[in-house]
Amino acid sequence: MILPLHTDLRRAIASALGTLYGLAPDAMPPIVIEYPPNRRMGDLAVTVAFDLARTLRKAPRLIAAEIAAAATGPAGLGRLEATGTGYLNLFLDRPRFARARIGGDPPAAAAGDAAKTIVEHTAINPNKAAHIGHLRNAALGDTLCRLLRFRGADVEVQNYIDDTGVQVADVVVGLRELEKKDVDDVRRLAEEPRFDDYCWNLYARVTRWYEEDDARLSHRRDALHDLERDADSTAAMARVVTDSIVRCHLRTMARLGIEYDLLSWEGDILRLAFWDRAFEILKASGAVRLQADGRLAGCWVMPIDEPGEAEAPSDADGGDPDADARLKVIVRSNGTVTYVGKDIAYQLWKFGLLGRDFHYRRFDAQPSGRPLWTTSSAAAPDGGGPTAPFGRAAAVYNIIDTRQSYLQRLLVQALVALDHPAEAERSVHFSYEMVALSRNTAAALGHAASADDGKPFVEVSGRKGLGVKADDLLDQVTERAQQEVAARHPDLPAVEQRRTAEIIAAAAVRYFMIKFSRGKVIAFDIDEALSFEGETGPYLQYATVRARKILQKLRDRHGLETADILEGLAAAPDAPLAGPAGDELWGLVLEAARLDEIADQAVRTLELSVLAKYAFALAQRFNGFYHSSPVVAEPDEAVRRWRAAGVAWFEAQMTRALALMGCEAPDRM
RNA sequence: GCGCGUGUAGCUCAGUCGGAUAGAGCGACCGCCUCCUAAGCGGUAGGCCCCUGGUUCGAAUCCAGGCACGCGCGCCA
Repeated sequence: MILPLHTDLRRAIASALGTLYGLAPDAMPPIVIEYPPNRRMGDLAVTVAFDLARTLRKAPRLIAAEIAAAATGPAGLGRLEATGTGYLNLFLDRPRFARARIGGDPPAAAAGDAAKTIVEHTAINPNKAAHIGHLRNAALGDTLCRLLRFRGADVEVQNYIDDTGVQVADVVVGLRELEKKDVDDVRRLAEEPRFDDYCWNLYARVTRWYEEDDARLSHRRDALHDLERDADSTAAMARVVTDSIVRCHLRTMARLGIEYDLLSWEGDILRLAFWDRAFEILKASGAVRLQADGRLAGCWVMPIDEPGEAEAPSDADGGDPDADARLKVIVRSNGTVTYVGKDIAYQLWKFGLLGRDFHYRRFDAQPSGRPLWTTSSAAAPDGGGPTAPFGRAAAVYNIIDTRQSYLQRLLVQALVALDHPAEAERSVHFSYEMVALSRNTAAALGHAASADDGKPFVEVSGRKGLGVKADDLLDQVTERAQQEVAARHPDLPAVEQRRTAEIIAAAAVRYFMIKFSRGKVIAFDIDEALSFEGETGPYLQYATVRARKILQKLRDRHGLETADILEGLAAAPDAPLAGPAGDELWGLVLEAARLDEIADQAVRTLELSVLAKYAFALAQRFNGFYHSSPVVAEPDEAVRRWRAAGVAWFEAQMTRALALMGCEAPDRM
C-alpha cells in the first residue's frame, strides 16, 4: 500500500526544507502529493515549490531544483526530479516498490483509530417493504462500516426501528378498518414471505382512505396514542407487524451482504423512559427552559444557533418578534416530548452519557454467523446479555438523508449545550441526497408524469406506494444476470447459475448506489440499473474473474502456484518493469497500491464514490493491460513472471476493494 | 424570507488540499474474437466547466454578487 510511502516522501521533503531554508516544522507549508497525468512525467508529484515561491522570493523551478538536489534518494524511494516549471516529480524504484508490496498483507490498523465507533444506518419504518431509497442508505452505511473497519476502527452497527410512529399506526388502522383483521388474522398474514409487499399496498390504500374523509384521521390519532401507551390490542397487532417486517428488511439487506450488530427499538426507548432521564439532564444543565409566556407558553424549548448569526442577542425575552423562530420546542405545552427530544436521549445513550441502558437479547441468526442483538425492555429470562456492552462510543455516524440535516444539527447543538464538546465534534451526520425516479421509470410504474410537470425527476413516496421496491429491483437484476450466465455457461448446474447471478446482481445494485457522490439526487432509471456494461459492479467483477482465470491457467499450464510467483520475484531480473516497455505493468502495480490512500480519503471526506471510481479505474487499467500484455503465452520467463505477479497483485487489491463495497467476484461470469 | 445542496459533452456523472493537455460511462459512428472469457478492447465525433467580477505564478476548483433547479425550516411525526 502507498500511504507509508507518502509519509516517507513528506518527511524527506520537510527535512530538506529545514536544511535548505531553515523552516521550522510549524512554518512548513502542507506538502501536497499528487499523481502526474502520465507515468513518463513521474509516479508522484509534489507542488510545494509553488507554495514557497512567494515567501522565499524565488522562482518555483529554482526551489524545486534545490529540493531535488538536497533530498536525493529519500529513504531509497527513487529519483526526485525537478521540472522546468517547478514540480518535484518522484520516479519510484519500480522493482523495489513492487517487490515490497506484491503479496504483502493488508495494512495494519493505524494506531489510535481503534476507538469504538457507532454507525447507525437503514432505519426503515417497519410498516412496508424497503425501497431503493433505503437501499442507498444501507449501501452507504454498510460501506462506511467496512471502510472504518479496514482502517482499524471497532465498529458497532445499529439499525433503529421506529415501531411506535405514525407509519406503523397507519398500517394497523388499515388492517383493522379496511381489512377487518384481528390480531390472529394478522399473525397468520405476517407468516407470508412477502408480508412487506402486502403492507406496502395497504399503506397506500390507507393514505387514500384518509384523503377521502378527514374525520378518519381520528383512527390514526387513537392508534398512535395506543402505540405510545403500549396499550393492548393495537400494540399487540403493531408488534406482530413490526417484527415481521423487520425480518423482511433484514432478509432484503442480507441479499446485499448487509448485516447489523444491534436493532434499537423506539418502543424500548419509551418503555425504559430514556426521555425522562434525558429531560432531567437537559433541565439541570439549562439546555432547555420553560417558556412563561408568548406563543410558546408552557413549552420547554432549546435555543437554536442559526449558522448565519455570529452571536445571539443577550436574551430573547426582550420582545424580539423573531426570538421564537430561534427556539425549538422539545416538550409541548401538553407535556409530550417531540421527535428531537427522543433523538437527543438516544444520542446521549450512544455516547454513554445517559446513565441508562437497554436490556438485550439475541435476535435472528445472520448469514455470516455474525450475532444480531436486539434491545429489550426487560431482562432476558436466562440473563444472557451480550459479552461486550453496546453504546458508549467515542464517535457516532448517523446515516440519514439530507432532509434530516436540520434535526441532526439540533442533536449536535444539544450535546454542546450539555457541555459535551468532544462528543458533539464526533457526532457526525453522514448526509446524502434522496433517490428519486427518472421520468421514464416513474411512467413505466404507471405514474402520470403530467402531475408534476417541470420536475426533472419524480420523488419516491412510500405513502403513495410510488417507488421501486428493493426486492423487486434485486429480483429483476438477478433475473437479467441469470439470463447472461445461462447464455455463457449453459453447462453450469442451475443452482450455480443462480448463485452466480445473485452475486452479480448484488454488486450491480451496490455499485450503483455508491458511485454517485452523496450530494447528488439519484434519478433512478431502471434500464441504467439493469446494465452490466461500462461503469458497473459487474465490470469490476469481470476484470477480477479474468485475473483469476490467468492465475488458474498458470497453475494448469506452467505448474506455477501464486505463492511461487511471489517468491520467485526476489530473484527475477528487473528488466520487465523498466522503461516504456514496462510502463503498462508498472502503471497497474502502482495504481493497485493506492487502495489504502483511497480508503483514507473516502472516510475523511465521507465521499464513498471515490472508492467506487477508484475500483472502476483500476479495473479499466487491468483490462487495458489484459489486452496488451499476454501472460500465460508470454515466452520470456522473466516477463511472464512479472506480469503474473502484477495480475496476482491486482487480483488481491481488487478483491479487497470489492469487499469494502460489500461485493465479491463469482468463480466465473 | 433564511439555511443546506446541485449546476462540467446529447444523457448520467467524475474531477483529490488550487497545478501539467478538463476525464469516464451511456448513446452515435468506425473497427477488433485462430490469441489468458467480446459483461471486453481500440478509434472518431461531441465542452461559454451557469453568469459577472475578484484573489493567485496558476481557477472547473477559492472569495463576492447574481441566475436556475432541488431539499429543508411546525407544539406534525
